[in-house]
Amino acid sequence: MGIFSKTCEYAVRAVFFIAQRTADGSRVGIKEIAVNIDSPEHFLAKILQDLSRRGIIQSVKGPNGGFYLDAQSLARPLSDVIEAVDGGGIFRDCGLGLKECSSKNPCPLHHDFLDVRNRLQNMLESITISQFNEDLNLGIVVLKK
Amino acid sequence: MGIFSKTCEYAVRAVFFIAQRTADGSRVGIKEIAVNIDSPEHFLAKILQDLSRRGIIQSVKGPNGGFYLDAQSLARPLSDVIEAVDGGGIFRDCGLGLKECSSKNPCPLHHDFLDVRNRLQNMLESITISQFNEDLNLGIVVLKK
DNA sequence: ACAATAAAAGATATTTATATCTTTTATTGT
DNA sequence: ACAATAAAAGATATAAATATCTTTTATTGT
Ligand code: FES
Ligand code: FES
Repeated sequence: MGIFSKTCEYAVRAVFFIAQRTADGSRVGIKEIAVNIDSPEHFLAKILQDLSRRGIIQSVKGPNGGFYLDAQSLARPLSDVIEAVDGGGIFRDCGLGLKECSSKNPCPLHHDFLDVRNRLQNMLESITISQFNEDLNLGIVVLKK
Repeated sequence: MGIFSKTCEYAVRAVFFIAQRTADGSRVGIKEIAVNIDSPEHFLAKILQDLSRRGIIQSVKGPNGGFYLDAQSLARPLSDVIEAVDGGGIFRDCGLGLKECSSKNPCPLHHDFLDVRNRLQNMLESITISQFNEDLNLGIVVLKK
């Protein structure tokens, strides 16, 4: 596992893809998403169902249905996706696994970890779901391979 | 899971504890380590066996035996423990799970991730296993609860 | 040599994360 | 109403991480 769970990696890649693909108001199906972000289709379906229930993404069933993002969702910080999938532990938990992280009774790495964690959090809170749409269109950044 | 695997968290806490407890040349047994870092004894035993095989820590069997750290081990950077247990993926892998991380074909988060990752790596490479011995003695930092 | 000690190694169990397949429900166009 | 579509939900399956228990091996002091 990397810094995020595999589930969360798929979620973020999918959300970026949906943002790019539906900026024009259309919808995109699970199959197409899975192919384009290189994820197992049925597993991704579960993940997106969950994100949909939580209101992080939108979906409609039936013909011409699929997943999309409304204006509010497009503007969300990426940290909302991370929190929804992995929980906020990555922003709050002790890096050495102590039951609680605090400056009273800190672990040896507390000070340094706090810095790294805060940087990560600031980064993910300042990135929006839609901000890479153009770079994705231009192929400057990619979501697979 | 946090930024490291549970296995790795136990490993780091154990290594810090062994460093502090054996700075005087003595050894410390698995039971005592497990109690003091609040980890499952037998599981930790496996982890330390592995670290011992890899030369990250030292051990002797029999009466008055136990785990300890030689001068070389005491001076190791903490990153060596992380690499031994979790592999170096945390320092190298794409944050979004792409098969390879590179500035050719970067994922959307590549630039920002690189920064966070490098900070983490620099931090772990500049911390030595023994550098918290005194703070641990003084109770300024802790390895459990 | 012997008994005691403590880690190493082996075998197995449990839990969690990841993945797949099937059935159901909502929506759309005819 | 009906047929087609696509997500939602449910039921399993597989793999990996975490955990426990038992047996073996090396070392020490007597
Ligand atoms: S106590 Fe460990 S990171 Fe804060
Ligand atoms: S390609 Fe994703 S972090 Fe480098």
